[in-house]
Amino acid sequence: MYTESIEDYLKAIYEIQKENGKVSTNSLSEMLSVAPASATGMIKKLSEKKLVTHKRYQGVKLTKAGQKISLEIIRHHRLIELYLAEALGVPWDQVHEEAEKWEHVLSEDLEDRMDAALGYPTRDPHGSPIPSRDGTILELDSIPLADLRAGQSAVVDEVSDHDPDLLRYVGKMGLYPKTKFKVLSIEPFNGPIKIKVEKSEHILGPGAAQYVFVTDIKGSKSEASQ
Amino acid sequence: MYTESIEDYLKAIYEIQKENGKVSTNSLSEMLSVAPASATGMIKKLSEKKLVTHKRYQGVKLTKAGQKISLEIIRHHRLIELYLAEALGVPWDQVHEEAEKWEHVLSEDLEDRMDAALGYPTRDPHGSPIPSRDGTILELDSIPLADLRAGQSAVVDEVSDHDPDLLRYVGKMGLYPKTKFKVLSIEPFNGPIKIKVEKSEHILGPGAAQYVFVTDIKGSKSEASQ
DNA sequence: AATAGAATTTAGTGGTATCTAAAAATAATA
DNA sequence: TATTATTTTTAGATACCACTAAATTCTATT
Ligand SMILES: [Mn+2]
Ligand SMILES: [Mn+2]
Ligand SMILES: [Mn+2]
Ligand SMILES: [Mn+2]
Repeated sequence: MYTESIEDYLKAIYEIQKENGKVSTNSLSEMLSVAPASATGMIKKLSEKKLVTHKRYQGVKLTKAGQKISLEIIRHHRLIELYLAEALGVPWDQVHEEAEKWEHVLSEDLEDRMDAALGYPTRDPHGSPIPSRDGTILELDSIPLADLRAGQSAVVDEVSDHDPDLLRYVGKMGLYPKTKFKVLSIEPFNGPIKIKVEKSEHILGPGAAQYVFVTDIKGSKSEASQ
Repeated sequence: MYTESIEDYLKAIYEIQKENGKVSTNSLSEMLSVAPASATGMIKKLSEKKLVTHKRYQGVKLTKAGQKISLEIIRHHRLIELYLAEALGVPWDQVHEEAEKWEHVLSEDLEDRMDAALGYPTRDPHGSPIPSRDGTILELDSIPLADLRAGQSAVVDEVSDHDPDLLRYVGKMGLYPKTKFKVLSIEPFNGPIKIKVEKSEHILGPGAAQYVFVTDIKGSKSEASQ
């Protein structure tokens, strides 16, 4: 249908749009590791195909059609990630790379079969919601672990999946989605965070704590929850 | 490593080489549904990369390096076909198309995991041998069902997997690999063939019988076996 | 308001892979 | 052998997607 490049751009636009609101040429070129001029060229093409709207020098926004395709590819991606983890035991830091390629050549029939084999799941191995076939997606309201305060406990909701090193680091202390933990202490000025998972204690760097999103916060009020 | 196009050409060259011996520009262009000029262009590129040897107007032949890659992709293809059939219940007439795309983006790690999950299989759903990781492959000596004579019984060894219609047709009468059957009658001049599979009788057209390969022939001597 | 810096776009190029049309080489036939 | 037919190659064009270098536009600062 569409080229792999087009699909990757649409996916990137969706993700930047959700994270930053505005989608600039530079942010796209950075996320996809291409030169800014390449992003401009593709933006022009996407715009002609009515997949995005674009005002010169003003960034880009997905149209309904563009978002539909974007969510379709994200669905592929996340179903694949979960399938690889569940059915073939691929570790959670490796599923992303594999899915990044496979997502573009997955048939609708196989998509459905994997969906059924997994019992119609709603989350991928990193906790990210899996879009439905008709293009709707759950919006998460979880907050970075880094914004918690000492004494609070919470449940891991989602972990950013773009850096395998982060996933291995976070996985070593058992911080998988749905895992409950407690913040024992948190040093000011973005200091290290001491947490307790199950029976064991871990120290978590602030750089990592920014990419672990949590929900179900219990205990004293968090400053970031408002 | 190599482009999808290069991999598809190498795979096609391997298959034509096995079937016809000589690999002409036209046979390649036909198998890959491209113009003869396109095949000539790719042959030039493959030749420069030392993946094939080529004498102008004389056809093409895989080098050791070319065959290695070719068998690597065929291994991907057949492992994928079997995995889809076994693990996800994809019917045998659909696995080929899915594998045709996926084979190019399968990682070595996932290849190994699928291999292990399947118990290190040696045949794909159509009976074709799966090349080993180091690039060796079993040579089959089965003959077309069409060459059998009345009264003989045999076992299906391999069915050509390029035409989904043929696979559905053949599948309807249960002629899957390893299935034993008996030839009840065979009309001369490429006439229809009456066979018995399990307890039921079927009529098989000669066009199809040419693409079903059999082994383990019992009964009166077949004219094609010498 | 003028200027400096950053972001974005334009212009021109290269690699890959395809195509059509025409030329060249080989093979088949009269 | 000469002619015709088939096969293969060459020539030239298009589409896609990336790049660098330079020009343009926007933004922030003085
Ligand atoms: Mn991708
Ligand atoms: Mn993920
Ligand atoms: Mn292929
Ligand atoms: Mn097969």
